[in-house]
Amino acid sequence: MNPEQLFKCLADETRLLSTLLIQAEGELCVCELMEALEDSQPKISRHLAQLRNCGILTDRRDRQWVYYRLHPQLPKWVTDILATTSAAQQGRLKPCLQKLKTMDCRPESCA
Amino acid sequence: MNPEQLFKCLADETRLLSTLLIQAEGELCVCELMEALEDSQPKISRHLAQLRNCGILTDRRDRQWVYYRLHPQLPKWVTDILATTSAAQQGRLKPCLQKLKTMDCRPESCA
DNA sequence: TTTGAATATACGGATATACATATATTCAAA
DNA sequence: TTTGAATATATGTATATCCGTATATTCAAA
Repeated sequence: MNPEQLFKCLADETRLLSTLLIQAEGELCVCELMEALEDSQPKISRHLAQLRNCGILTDRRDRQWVYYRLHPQLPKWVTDILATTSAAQQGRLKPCLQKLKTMDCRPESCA
Repeated sequence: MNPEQLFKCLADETRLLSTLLIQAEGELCVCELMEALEDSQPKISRHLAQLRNCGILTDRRDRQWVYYRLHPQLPKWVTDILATTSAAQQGRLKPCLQKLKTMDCRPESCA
C-alpha cells in the first residue's frame, strides 16, 4: 500500500465516510452504512469492495450479513492518517453515527 | 479544504511527490521539480497549478522563476498528514532530493 | 525591441471513475 | 425447496482525469 493508493481510496466521500465510521464503530455491515450515509446498497457495496481490494478493509460474513472492519495489519502511517482525518471530521461523522443509533433494527442487536 | 479534496490532490504521484519535496525543501521552482521528478515542464506546471488552486500551495515569482511553497495557513490536520506521509516515504524522496543537489545550475545558487 | 529561458495554458485523445439499473448470489426461515 | 433479506456484481452511460503536443505569456539580457 502506497500513499497514492490510500489517498485515491479516501478521495471519494462514500469511501472516506465509510472508512471513518468503521474506524469509529469497529465493525459495520452494508445495511448499517446504507442507513448512516443514506446511500443505495449497490453504491455502498461497490465502494466497500474497492476498500477491501486495496487492503484497507477486511470482511467477515455472519449469517446473511457481511461485516467490514479495518484491516488488522494496516501500517502505522495509515492508521495515523485515519485518526488525524477522523479527528478533523467529527462534525460530519456525528450525525451519521446518530443515525446508526436510531436504526430500527441493527443486525447485532435484534437478529 | 476538506479531506476528499486533499486526498484527491495527493492521489497522483506527481502531485504527491511535488508536495512532499516542497515540504522538505521549503520552496522549489518548476525547473527544480522537473529535474527531481524527471518529468516534462507542462506536466509539472499543470499539477502545481492544481495544488495551488486547491489551496495546498502558493507561489511567488522571482525574475523568470516561479517558486512554490506550502500555503502558510494550512490547517494542522493537513500538515500532520503531510508530515506522516513524508516520514513513510523517505525512501522514495531521497533519490529525488539527491537529484536536486547535483543539479548543474539551480536558480538560487547560480542566477 | 528582439531573443531566449522559464512558466502557463489550450486542445484533443485515451483511460479511468462513478453512477443507476438490473441481475446474480448467499443464506436462513418457512 | 421455495421465499425473502442482505449483499455482490454486471452493464451501459456520463463525466472526470491525465497526458503529450502545441502555443501563449512573462521576464531579462542583448
